Amino acid sequence: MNYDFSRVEKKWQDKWYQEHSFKAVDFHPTKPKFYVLYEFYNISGNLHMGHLKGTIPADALARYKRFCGYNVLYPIGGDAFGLPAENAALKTGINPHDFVANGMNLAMEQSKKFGLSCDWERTFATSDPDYFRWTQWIFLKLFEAGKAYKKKAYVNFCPNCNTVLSNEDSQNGRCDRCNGEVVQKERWVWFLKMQEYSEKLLGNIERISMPDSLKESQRNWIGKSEGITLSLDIVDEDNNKLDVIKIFTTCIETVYGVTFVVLAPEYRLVDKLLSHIDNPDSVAQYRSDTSLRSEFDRISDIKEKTGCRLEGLYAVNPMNDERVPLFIADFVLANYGTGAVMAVPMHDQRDYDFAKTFEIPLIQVIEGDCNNHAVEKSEYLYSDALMMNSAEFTGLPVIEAKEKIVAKVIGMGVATKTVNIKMGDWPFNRQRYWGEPFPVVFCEKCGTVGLDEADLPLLLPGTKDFSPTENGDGPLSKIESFVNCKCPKCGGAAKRETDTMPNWAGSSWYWLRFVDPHNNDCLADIDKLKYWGSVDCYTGGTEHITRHVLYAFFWQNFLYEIGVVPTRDPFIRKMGSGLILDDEGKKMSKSSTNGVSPMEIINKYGTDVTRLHLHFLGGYEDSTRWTFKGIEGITSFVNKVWSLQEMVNGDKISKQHIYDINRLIKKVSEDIENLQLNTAIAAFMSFIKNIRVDGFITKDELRVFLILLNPLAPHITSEIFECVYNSQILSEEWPKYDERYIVEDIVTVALQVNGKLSKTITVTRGLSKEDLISEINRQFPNTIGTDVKKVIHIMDRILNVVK
RNA sequence: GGGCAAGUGGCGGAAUAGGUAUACGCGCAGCACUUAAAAUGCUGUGACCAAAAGUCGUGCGGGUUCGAUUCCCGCCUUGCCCACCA
Repeated sequence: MNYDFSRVEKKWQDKWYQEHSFKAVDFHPTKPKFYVLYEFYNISGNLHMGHLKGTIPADALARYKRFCGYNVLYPIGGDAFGLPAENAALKTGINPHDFVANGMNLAMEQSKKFGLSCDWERTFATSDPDYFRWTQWIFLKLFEAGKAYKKKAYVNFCPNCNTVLSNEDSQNGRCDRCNGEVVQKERWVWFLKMQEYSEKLLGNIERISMPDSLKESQRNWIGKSEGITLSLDIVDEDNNKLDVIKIFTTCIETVYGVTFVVLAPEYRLVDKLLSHIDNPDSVAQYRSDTSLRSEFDRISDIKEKTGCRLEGLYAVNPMNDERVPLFIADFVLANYGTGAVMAVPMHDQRDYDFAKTFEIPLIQVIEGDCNNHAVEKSEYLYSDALMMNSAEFTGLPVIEAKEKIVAKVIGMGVATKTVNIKMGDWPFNRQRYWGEPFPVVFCEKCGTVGLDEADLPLLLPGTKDFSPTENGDGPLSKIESFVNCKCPKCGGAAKRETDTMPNWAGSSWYWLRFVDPHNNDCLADIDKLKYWGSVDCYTGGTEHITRHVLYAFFWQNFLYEIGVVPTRDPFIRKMGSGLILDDEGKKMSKSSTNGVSPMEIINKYGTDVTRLHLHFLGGYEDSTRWTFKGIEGITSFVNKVWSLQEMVNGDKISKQHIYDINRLIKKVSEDIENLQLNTAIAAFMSFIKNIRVDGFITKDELRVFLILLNPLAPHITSEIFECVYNSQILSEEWPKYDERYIVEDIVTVALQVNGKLSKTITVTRGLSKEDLISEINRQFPNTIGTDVKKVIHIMDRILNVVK
């Protein structure tokens, strides 16, 4: 008889839910804690394959740890603010509240059908007022601490939709919604002072166990680079000094090759010196052109450098008092470094391209082949190239010259050593409806004022109009009753902020709330936070992971500093789940048509088979191509597991059985710890094969087998356990293995000649080199021979004869 | 352009403090059970060769080593992330 999944799986899912089988107990008196977290669902409708691939290994780990005696916290929730709900509202008019309520119900319903062992009583969505009240509270604290500020900045703007877009919404310079061109527009933007946390974030990266690739991309995102800030005088045609500018460079060794200086178009000094510039009209024109220029143009025309000379002005190279022309150009970014660069066309490809366009002279200062291109840092820095055209440094090796030039510029008082951080402050507002309203008002008398904590949460007002205004303000700005309010400080008339927080806000602290989700007095009780501590294992997809984790570090550090959480590290171990791909190796996503629905597969094959098959397809961190190929093998395995009940037989027990079961315990334990579930399943298959050859399994062995398999296939194992032992598998303990029984008495040793396999020989374990050789000579008389130069012996593995 | 990861049978994938490459599964072939098929079970299955023996085999080219999928150097390809970052 085969395993009837439709009867069995529903029964156990209902039972687990009704009996709160996986409730996490705060302050458990005896058990140590273990916190497993799968990143919460982005609520948009049905769950997809990526969710299943990401969450079932976390579930396996949670179930395993419970057997091992841990008090496990394994919660799930919904990231519910943001685009899916807002877009649905714009498209179909459905109210975002309803959209999210439906989405959450669906997600939780389907999670139960995945067989997840979550503590369902801790579930929430980020758009629940009970939750976002504390998101607003955190913002308020950031604001009070001076770490949230508003300033004018350029943002991506779609003139077609009148909407400000995030970088993700404007891939390749195209608007996500209408596919129109995106331009740059200046707006007031809320920023969080994330840059000043760079060193702390780098500390988190050091301490937390994460894949190297993730650590590296986080370090790149922060972009710490060490260099020199150099001051240059700005002079007019008659060498009158008008001002000083600062440039940042990591290549001070090329300073004698400077032939021009470039400022970002937005550089403020330009306004100040406008009266000294001979071509103010062209300058103004260029500045207005670049602001309208789409991001796509800027990126796609990397070779085509544009710019505008500031005629009549020069920068002076302090090393040799040479004066060089001054430009503004949009390849220089206003928000990196000082917004100004010294240009060395022979040693920087961008400067080279620019110099060619504007016919600026080139000076080579470091040896190297420079036929039609620049000799860049990557080519010369670790070579033996010598300096040239560089005054007293000419002829020195680059590394040595660099040190001496640094010493010289610092000695001259025109430069300082500088650490530069690429990561800017975090732009923190969106012109959308479906997000957390900012808990601040603008008062003519008092300026920007935070709400009283007691007035949180500040709820979203009801509306049916979710579109932005003509000038790109968010939908909230149209709701008079929301906008007009009283200043909490002076009681006078004030206006509310009408932007809302970004999607990232709610996801930057949610693991803290799972610890104490219903607390009305604070974001989470400090003692509960101390008890549950950092997340022991945080799993999730790799999409947006770099920034999500950095934002998480940032908030956790801040909350630590104001004393509301006990540690700077939100996680102990972070793992990234690989992508789920379709048959052609393309990413499976909800938006495209190649998606396979997990519920479809579960309905057809059952949850346990689906889980096992997905585990078996590949490792947790590898991308997995979804295929039905091979699912028959898993189905057949599951049916063999089911029929083990009929093979239970008394107490006959062999040495081989003891070896097999002990080895299985070891293998499965290690594999679950490392989330290497494909090889665990292979071990189960081999074990069951041996059992079937013998034709029986003892009751004790079956008990062990079922407990080991339960984290991967929870339903079938629970059912068999109940049938055979008339008790509940969940109250069992994880079996222990004994190293002594894993050692085999008989080993197969490879006999190699000159490193190539010649024969294998089966001998007793622990045979010495001499005994092994005489055994070989007995069994295979002519193999070793007499012309032997050397014999290499690795006990119980290899005997290599070198001739 | 930069960073990171990965390239192993017909397919998904095992095996790396260097030590019998291809575990486990799919597929395929043969056999058994069937009137037959399905299901199930057993056997075989890297390539070349009728077979044995042998040779070749972990993206390509070198190197270190008694021995390299694993370590080093140089390429190629694919995927992901970032990208005019000075």
